[in-house]
Amino acid sequence: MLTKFYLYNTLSKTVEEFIPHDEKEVRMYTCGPTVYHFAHIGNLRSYIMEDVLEKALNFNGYHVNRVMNITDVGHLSSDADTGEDKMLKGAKREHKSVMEIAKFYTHSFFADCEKLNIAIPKTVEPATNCIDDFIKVVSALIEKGYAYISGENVYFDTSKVKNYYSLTGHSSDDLKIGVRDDVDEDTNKRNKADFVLWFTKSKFEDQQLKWNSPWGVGYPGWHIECSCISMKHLGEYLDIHCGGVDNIFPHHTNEIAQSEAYLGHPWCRYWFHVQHLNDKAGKMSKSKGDFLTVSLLEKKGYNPLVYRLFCLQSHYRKPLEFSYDALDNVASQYSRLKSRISALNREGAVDETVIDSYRLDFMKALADDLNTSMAVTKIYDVLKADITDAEKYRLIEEFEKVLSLGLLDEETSDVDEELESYINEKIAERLEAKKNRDYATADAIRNELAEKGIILKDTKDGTTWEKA
RNA sequence: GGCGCUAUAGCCAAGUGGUAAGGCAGAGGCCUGCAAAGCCUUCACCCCCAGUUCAAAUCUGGGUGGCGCCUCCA
Repeated sequence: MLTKFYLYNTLSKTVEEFIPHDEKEVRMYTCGPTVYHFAHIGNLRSYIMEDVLEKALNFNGYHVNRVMNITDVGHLSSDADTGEDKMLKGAKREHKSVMEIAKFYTHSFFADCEKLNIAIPKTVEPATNCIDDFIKVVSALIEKGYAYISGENVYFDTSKVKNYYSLTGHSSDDLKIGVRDDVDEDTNKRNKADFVLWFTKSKFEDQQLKWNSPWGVGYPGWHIECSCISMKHLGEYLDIHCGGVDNIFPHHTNEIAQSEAYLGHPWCRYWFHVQHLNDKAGKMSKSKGDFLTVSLLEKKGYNPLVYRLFCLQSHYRKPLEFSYDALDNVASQYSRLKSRISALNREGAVDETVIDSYRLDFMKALADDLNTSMAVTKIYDVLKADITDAEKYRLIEEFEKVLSLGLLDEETSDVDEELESYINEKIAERLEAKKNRDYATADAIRNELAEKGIILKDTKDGTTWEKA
């Protein structure tokens, strides 16, 4: 390991030294998307920060084994018996089948990840692949007395577990029923916090996905899928479980309850939660306000990686307010940073001790509860440092393993050869005009090219150009 | 009402006891025929009130504001 790694743990509400269950391997689970609609950039903030966490752990010398689920069934808009299945809702909206919807939006989610340089975990498991696993765990929970059947559904009995509220700091008395107007109480429950493990009661005549189970034909509840998929691939001891803060209650709280009831011992040691992206009105969500997607940003002319930089310059535990003004700031920063880096001379001597020292410095920023803003600043420290260009370039290559900002990518020019030779011709013409002090002609040429989207830059070494 | 996060320049933001990183924007300068780009310089009484301390943005107590969760959400 390069250095000790510190992370805030929602379970203890403090920053702790991170020590995985097995020395070298880190088992990490991420709550994946419910694929009923496009991901908005607020959703993607979490995945960006989780991506950085995974890469930072790798950079520090761990081997990270990471698993993500895809929720393609069972995520109701409420746990009460009145909630609507999100997937079904999406299917109705678009007059498609649930499986078509799932396929389409899973695909679109991965496409967004690719644009944002978010590495997709090696194991990605759709919930509908694991029905047998869910049934196995639910059966065991009934046998052990942690679950009961009521109104033809299977419920988890939260009164049977100690410290049900350990993740939230709530007490049972705090929990209000019906704080939200649109939620009705489910009268089948023994305790107000109980939740459904398996539905059989047909809530919707047209529910498309159903499976046989010991309790009748039905489908799984939302919370059980993450526990089962995690245990299936990562075993009985999980190191880090990630997600957005809104998952702390009830989703992650319920995962802890059912997993530990099933396993009979503590399950996940560290809980990593990313704060929300807000706009002026508050939390960004699919049900209110602007629905900002990666493709919308692209349409407006932003490189998606500018949004990644925007996220990295903040801290994952701070609410981040989105505005186009703020994004514009970062866009200028991004292009200046890239041009400074592309100007570096990559050939030359590299002193490995210099590399090691800056690498460690960079890693320490990340190991300090993922201080990504500081990690970005390390790029500037390197650029200003009294070291060779080749060393600077090497270091930025290293930093990019974690930051993944595309800082080393060459601009792919979509200018064809014909236009290129035309531009070079015009530049030569303009140079000639300048020599003759015919500035009217020189400026006319510059303006003509500008109209074509070609910006000329006069430098000491001559005139260069780039696409606007 | 309960629980959690948070409050630093025009904007984003780092900083957990020793006198305020970095970025964007702005201002001045260099360069330029002029621009643009680039380079250099410059830019903060750290939400309020008490307290602890030789010393507080940083610790303690009390306020105030913003955001979130409390069975849709990442």
